Amino acid sequence: MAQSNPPFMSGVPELLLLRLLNEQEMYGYELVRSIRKVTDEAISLGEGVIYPVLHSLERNGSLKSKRKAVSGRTRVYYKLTRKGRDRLEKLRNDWSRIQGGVASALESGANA
Amino acid sequence: MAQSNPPFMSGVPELLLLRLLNEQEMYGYELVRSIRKVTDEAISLGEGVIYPVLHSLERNGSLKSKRKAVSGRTRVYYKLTRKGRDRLEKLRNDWSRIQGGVASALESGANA
DNA sequence: CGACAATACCTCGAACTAAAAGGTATTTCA
DNA sequence: TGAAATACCTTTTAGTTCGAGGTATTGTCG
Repeated sequence: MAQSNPPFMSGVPELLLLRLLNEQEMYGYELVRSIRKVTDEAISLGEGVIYPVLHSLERNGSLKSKRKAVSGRTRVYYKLTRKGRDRLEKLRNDWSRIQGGVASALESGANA
Repeated sequence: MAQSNPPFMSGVPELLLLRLLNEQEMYGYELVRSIRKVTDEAISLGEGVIYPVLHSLERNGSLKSKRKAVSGRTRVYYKLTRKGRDRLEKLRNDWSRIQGGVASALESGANA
């Protein structure tokens, strides 16, 4: 019945989002620019990635949102829930694990 | 016309394979176990991942294969071509870039 | 004032990866 | 003899991410 686990490398956008929102509440458009900035331009996620992840995170209870009107424009601010903090912790560990695995694979042996 | 770049986090299986085959030629079944080992069990890729990647790598000229019969069983040994070494270098850089980006995102700010 | 860039939200479709499960055949070993 | 290990492979499914588009408002510059 071929039920698949999520690809082992995935969840980095989610991790970054949660990481930033754990520090302070932000809105989608802001997060797009923020991610580029805090990753030193190494990672650039478009709105087509950010918004869907934000919505799915809210649906599963990791985020709570609050609309705010700022000078005519509507912003949707997100903040972490308890569940979101747990999720962040889990993703952080997953990442550190695979990061370590790759590092160890790349370092081992003689690097000619 | 929505032509997508590969997902920015992908290519790790490929990276690991190339890394190992750069050190010495190996066959598919061997690589499955080897990856588990050199990543300290952090990453475990099944045959359903390994073989297709191997084939696609060979198709695009990054690998060359050679069948060898060992005590009745047929093994297909792979080794890197010049193009494969270039590809390895590229993937290594990509990885280091995004790895650094994530690290910098996770470290920044006050970790309460 | 008129136009264009920037802000801010959103969704849909395509592309791609990787996962799992299954399939074949041989050999080793209890 | 019969199960487990070796060794190859493919197909189906699931999941993520990507790009491109679409709406509406505000700010800016000529």
